[in-house]
Amino acid sequence: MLGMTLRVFKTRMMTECKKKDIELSLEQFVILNMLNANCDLIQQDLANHLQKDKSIIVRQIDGLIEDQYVVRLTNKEDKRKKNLILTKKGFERLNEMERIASEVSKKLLTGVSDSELEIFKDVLVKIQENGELEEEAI
Amino acid sequence: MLGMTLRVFKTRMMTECKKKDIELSLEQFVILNMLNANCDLIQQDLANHLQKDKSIIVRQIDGLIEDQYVVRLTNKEDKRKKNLILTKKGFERLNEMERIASEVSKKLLTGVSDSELEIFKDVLVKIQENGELEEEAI
DNA sequence: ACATATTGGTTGCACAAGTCAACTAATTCG
DNA sequence: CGAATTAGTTGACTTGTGCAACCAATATGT
Repeated sequence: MLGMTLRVFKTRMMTECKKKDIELSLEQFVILNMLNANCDLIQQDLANHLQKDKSIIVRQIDGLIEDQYVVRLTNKEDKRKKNLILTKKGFERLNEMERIASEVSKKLLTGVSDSELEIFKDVLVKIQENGELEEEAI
Repeated sequence: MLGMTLRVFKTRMMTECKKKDIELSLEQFVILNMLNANCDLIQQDLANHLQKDKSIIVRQIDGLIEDQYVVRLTNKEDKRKKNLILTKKGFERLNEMERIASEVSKKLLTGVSDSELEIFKDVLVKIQENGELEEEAI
């Protein structure tokens, strides 16, 4: 059920994006969101938060840089780290995507009350937390 | 959030399956489930229900046949259609997977009450229904 | 302080999943 | 009958992902 629901949201989002000639993937949208919320994030942080291999992050960021949504700069204090900074273009694209995302969400959540939505989100968070606890146990 | 939660469930499931040398993908598990619930399903039905291209279904079924979990038979009334029948081996594997899935679900849902889980499932269903309604409108 | 371990990033390889288009065979419909 | 539709199959291609090897920079232990 989770998979089908995610697919519904994903395809609806992507068709809306194609209409407006936006070529970003959902994952890249998520990354832009995180970079906007916290500009100190490095690639390893993104990999940890998104629970993906760091190589995937590298390539998705490569794509974002190619489209000039993001700049990659070596951290001055620790030259291993790379800081990721949203460009103006990236910020505008993010706002566009957020508008589309909230429209799509509103449509897909018709008939769902605020309290139900809150519980829904709580359960999603709890599942993720339980998953992380399990990981540590291993 | 949906994506991250699905990933948590998927990876947890797959690591549990690897422990027991089960090589089935989650999608193949879902297909086995559907075939078990309704033995009249043809490949096109699976594609419609899972909202995937029929070519994906063909290949996933090919894999299931290779592992002797399923048999593909031409329908006698309509020779275009192929009936998909679970073998004994497939049925046993399905039961194994279901046991693993319910264990993983139980662990990931600790701290979630029955009523919260009900609402959670309701919202997932509603999102899917809203998605289908939108599609028809197009 | 120096050797070793760890961390962050990058690249190559491999594989599964998904999309798209073309094609065959069987059936339906005008 | 002939055209359109349906079910299935195949091939080429893209994307997402995971794994392993590797380099450079930093941290750690004795």
